[in-house]
Amino acid sequence: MSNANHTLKEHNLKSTESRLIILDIFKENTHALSYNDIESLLAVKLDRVTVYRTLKSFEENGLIHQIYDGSTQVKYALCPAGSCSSHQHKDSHAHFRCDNCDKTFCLSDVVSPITELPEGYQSKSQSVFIQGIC
Amino acid sequence: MSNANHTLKEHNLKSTESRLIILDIFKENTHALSYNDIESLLAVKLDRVTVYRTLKSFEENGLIHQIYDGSTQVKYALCPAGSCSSHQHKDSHAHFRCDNCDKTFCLSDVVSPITELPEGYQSKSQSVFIQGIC
DNA sequence: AAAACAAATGCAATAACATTGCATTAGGGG
DNA sequence: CCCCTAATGCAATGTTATTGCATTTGTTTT
Repeated sequence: MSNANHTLKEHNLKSTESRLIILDIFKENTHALSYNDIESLLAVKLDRVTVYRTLKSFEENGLIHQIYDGSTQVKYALCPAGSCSSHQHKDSHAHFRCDNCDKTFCLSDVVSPITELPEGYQSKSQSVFIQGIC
Repeated sequence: MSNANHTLKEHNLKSTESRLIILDIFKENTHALSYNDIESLLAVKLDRVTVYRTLKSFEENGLIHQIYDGSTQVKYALCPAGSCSSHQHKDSHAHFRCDNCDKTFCLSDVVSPITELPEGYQSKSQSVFIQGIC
């Protein structure tokens, strides 16, 4: 069984052609991808709906997470291995957007260190977004 | 000259009825507002295009800044007084989204404390997004 | 105070991004 | 290999945002 195949199974996802194709794209592109990015990386045309639904199922099953980097489109990137599941997303690492190469990606080792919030506030998750040059 | 009028002038914005109305809405609502939020807070109907263009001009002139809080719509909030200008936005404070009241707002006093980036990375701006209960 | 100019507005059209319903197809357990 | 369920593709539609252009309004100049 292929690696990608195994990854899907691990996340309780039926292994289908579309999913293998899209997962492959994520594995070959470490930066965050929008729907449009994915579409233009597809060798074979997949229906728009399939792509959107694949992204949704990947996200729900902890394979990818959403990233908001200031563009109007939602972007996705692979979750760090073993960090997320269907039940919980732990994408609290930092995200970095480079002004030069115009790509956004995860800095898995950089986490938000904020502990002091105003009186009465409770934090459930935190994420840092950094803009600069890579 | 009214306060709002003065604020517009300070930011090199012609003082018009629409702008006064929208600025007023921002001053009365401290949380971040999307286009739809604003529309439903309008006592008088303004054209959609006018609202969008007003938001754009406010942003370009340092009066408001965009906030991405995971909803699909872009939201805006007033910039902390005196912090931004036409030339530069300094909205590097934290933003907080409450799971209960479903509102997003600025925590002007909470700033991102990350100093250690991977070798070769330069940070130009940082922002923290926190989700929880307020 | 009026004329003149540039910027802002409103309308109609359209673009860009995303989702839903439903009939058909394909994975994979038995 | 059959059967059932989940995934897919198509068509339609929803939502958010932008553009072009004619008209109006605010401000500067005379």
